[in-house]
Amino acid sequence: MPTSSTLPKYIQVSERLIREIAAGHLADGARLPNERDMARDLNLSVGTLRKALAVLADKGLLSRVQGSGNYVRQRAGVTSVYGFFRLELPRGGGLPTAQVLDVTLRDKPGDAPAFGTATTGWRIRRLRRLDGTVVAVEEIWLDGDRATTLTAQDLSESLYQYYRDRLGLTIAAVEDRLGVAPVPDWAPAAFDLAPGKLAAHISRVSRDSAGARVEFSRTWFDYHKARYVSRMGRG
Amino acid sequence: MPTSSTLPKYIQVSERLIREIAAGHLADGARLPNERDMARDLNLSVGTLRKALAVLADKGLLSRVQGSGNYVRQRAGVTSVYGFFRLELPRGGGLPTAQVLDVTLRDKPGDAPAFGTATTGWRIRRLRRLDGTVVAVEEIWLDGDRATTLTAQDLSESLYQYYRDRLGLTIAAVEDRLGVAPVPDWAPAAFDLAPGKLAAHISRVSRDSAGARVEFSRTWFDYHKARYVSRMGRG
DNA sequence: AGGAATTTGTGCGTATGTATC
DNA sequence: AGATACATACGCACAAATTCC
Repeated sequence: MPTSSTLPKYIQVSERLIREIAAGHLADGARLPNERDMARDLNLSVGTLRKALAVLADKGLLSRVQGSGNYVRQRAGVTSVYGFFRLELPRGGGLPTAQVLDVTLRDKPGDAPAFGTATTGWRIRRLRRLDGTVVAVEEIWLDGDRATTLTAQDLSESLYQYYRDRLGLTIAAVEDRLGVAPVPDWAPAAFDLAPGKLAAHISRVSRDSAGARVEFSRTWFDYHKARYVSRMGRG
Repeated sequence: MPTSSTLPKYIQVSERLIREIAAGHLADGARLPNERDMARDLNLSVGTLRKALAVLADKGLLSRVQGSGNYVRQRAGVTSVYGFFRLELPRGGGLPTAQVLDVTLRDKPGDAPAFGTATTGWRIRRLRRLDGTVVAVEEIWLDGDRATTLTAQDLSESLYQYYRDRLGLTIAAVEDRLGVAPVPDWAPAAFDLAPGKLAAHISRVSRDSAGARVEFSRTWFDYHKARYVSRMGRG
């Protein structure tokens, strides 16, 4: 069995299971077949299957109960990485959408944290909505040498990025800084906080496994319209 | 080999290694012996040792490099659970201390998130400092039936809680909500933001594996004096 | 109530692949 | 290129928790 240059079996299996859950083939609360049967059907050893199941349990998608079985936990979305911090309405939830306001390649601002090797960077400004109402503006910087051209189309949904983030292959470190900052003057009128007024603020820096490329983002939002929520564990 | 009613070997070993790192016997950057030798010295199989090392790697205390070795990563503290969110000075770091202002058993406020079964709760108000300067005030609620008596002494450092949190045996879920809120009117004068003014705000709800007991906390802090920082990954 | 069957958890040993030195 | 070290994968035996009869 040549397995060279392919992903490990336990990753392949875990990805396959995640897709099945995301597609709704495995409903919330559903109980999986026992590990021995499942391993036989998937043509792999129980140990390898258990490693794959551990990945899902770690993402909070599976509840493993000794003596009972493995149960699907749909819960707070399958978007494991993005779900770590999620903008929500105060009452919880809300359908998130993003509208790109501006995409330009320009010199990096001096007050930004140092990141990457290039002197230029892609600045992306977006309007974030929950259930249609504007709740935040955000600014994202990508290292200039990361892409030669960048369009609003690329940002909507990159399949490559989807798999990359999902597989957790490149995002090696994330650092969030949370505090209060003035609302930026480029915030559109739809954002009803006056520019310069204090608003909640989050900045994120993430590095890939190579250590080189870094992203920098800012988000401002109104506490009474939306909050950031992070969840940990399998509760 | 009777192992009944004891912790699994891989947990025992991981705890032992964590203690050695915390005690400084294993310095930052130090390279561990190879797994085969280490397993022989500790009198266990390589597979079990690997499981223990995986625990440390998951906590960010160990960097495992294929073909090279296992390296200690002291980094951002050994307090895995608490270290998830850490108050820091804008320039980074700062020695954190806490001063208990008030501990009282009282009826739960109506505006608080529902938690626990009791109608009363312990309210703890603390002053947080970094390098001596006040940077935040925080309010913590414990379910009333969690303890019959509670003193400031108990809060300083509970060994039981230390091991419980360290072992990750009970904290099953954590939820953080971040936003902007007014500075509370009980903030002491040392906190130089006027009460009622907006400040950064974080509330945390955590549940144990039983699902019953929940803690609720709030923190206000001045962005220019301190920020919350969270770190993920092994960067 | 209690014991058997079921199912996941732990632990061991071994062989092979792959990255690093 | 060779040696070293971690990663993956398989299989087995027994323990512990749950479920079912």
